[in-house]
Amino acid sequence: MEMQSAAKGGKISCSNCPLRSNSHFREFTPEELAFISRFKTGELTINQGSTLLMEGARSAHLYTILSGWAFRSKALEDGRRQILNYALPGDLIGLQGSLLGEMQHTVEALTPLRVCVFDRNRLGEIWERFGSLAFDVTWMAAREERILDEHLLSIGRRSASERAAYLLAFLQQRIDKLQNLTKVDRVLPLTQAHVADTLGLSLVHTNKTLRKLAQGGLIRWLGSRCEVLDIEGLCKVAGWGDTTPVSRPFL
Amino acid sequence: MEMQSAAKGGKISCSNCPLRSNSHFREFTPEELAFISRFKTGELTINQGSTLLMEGARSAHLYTILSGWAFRSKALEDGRRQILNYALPGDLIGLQGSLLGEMQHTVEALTPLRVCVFDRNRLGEIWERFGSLAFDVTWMAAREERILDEHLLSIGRRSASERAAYLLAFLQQRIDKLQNLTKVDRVLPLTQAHVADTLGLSLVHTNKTLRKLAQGGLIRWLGSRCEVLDIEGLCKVAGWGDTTPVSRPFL
DNA sequence: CGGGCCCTTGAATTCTCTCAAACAATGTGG
DNA sequence: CCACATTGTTTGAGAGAATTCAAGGGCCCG
Repeated sequence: MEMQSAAKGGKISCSNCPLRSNSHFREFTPEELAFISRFKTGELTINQGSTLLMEGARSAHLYTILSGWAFRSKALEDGRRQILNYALPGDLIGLQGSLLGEMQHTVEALTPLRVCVFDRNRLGEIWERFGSLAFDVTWMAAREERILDEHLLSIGRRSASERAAYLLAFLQQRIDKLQNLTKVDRVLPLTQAHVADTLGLSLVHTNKTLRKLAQGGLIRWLGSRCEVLDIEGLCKVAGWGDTTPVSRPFL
Repeated sequence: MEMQSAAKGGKISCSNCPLRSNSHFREFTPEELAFISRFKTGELTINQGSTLLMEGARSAHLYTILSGWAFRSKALEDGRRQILNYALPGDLIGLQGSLLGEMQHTVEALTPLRVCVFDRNRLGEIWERFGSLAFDVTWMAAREERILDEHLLSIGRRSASERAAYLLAFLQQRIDKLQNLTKVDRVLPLTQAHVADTLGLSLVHTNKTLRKLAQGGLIRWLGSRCEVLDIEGLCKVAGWGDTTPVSRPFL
């Protein structure tokens, strides 16, 4: 567990939020933007590998990712770990803990991370005073649920190769939707250990599986990063097609 | 796919809702009850084995379970099926489809089912006009997400015996919380095929795994139903402890 | 140069799956 | 009432998948 580097930046108005330039995020009214701006308490930069939220803790904050990748995970007592999902720019982090009490998963920075900070205590104001944004929060929770449904199907019923292909296609497709944002690298910032913990496979077997995908010309492994060469090929191997809606909200 | 038996019952006021007698559900104000009552369009009885909502469909309704069990599942094209979660009295069904568009999972009645029907078109009124209930909906989505997190950890990282023990303990604990409701049987209405599709295991191996749990005196298998004899023993095998909040909302 | 992190590989073991068969309980039509 | 089909459970055996153990290589950084 490393320390959180707390380089607090200036409080930029949400109307200038860099995420708004991406076509996959929905448009907001001036009133909505004003409300979110008041709700925002600051920004934060987190080191790669740092833990943003910890299993068992009660955080006073929740976050929206401005740039970088994070992941959510849970662990058993003996150390076995499962990565549940990844969080990319525009994703809300810590909602579950804010609503239900204590965090039951850990959130860690996969790359250097820039996040927007919100105050947990004031979260309720959204439902009291701004229905359209409260709807967005519910929408995002439902979206996460849908993603988890897909992961569950994948881990429960797909073979190792299918699982790996699904995961990489899924992540690549998420990147692609953020393409016109600055500083979004078209490469997946993963180690094979991350892939293994996401797929529910051992590191050794994950390595052999990824190797096969690489030999098939579908991906290229670059050491702590993965380049997807043929996302359609991956989808075909996995038997998966993307169904994500085009327009989405964020906070 | 059987036909839905559509025995429509009278529109009972929510203030008399049988679920309210259970201590694990939160109290509602008269205003909240009045609002939900207007939102409710009727009740429905569904046969065991019938499909309530289908993958790929756009349903005009969503439901709250009044009595009985259902389950959510997804399938691959070749028929491999994964059960994602179970729905018990008080659980909201079809929210994901209502918010995100088309259903991406199937909901099937595991027992004869009695549900309360809501209209998808009017769902938005909750966020526009009744913040406290909108919060409840978000809360329920977050709860489902948390449950899926746990299942994902289980399928990804637990052994067959641990997985089975976790599942049965999890379901038993959910029943236990509904105990003072009428007509809630203290037995899990599952076939071994359901267990297999939930755990991501084959039927044969599931059978052998359950057999071991039965030999250990933890459960008794009764044919399409399972009696949990020692829930604490199951938790111990699974390395799991229940952490669900005491008070919860519903619609 | 040493240490740490990440990837790779082979071999033996363990787990899980598929195939095949059979039994019990239930319900149905003749 | 019996013959028959269906569903759910059980068991054994062989094949296949994934794990663990063990070891080595490449690379970067202090």
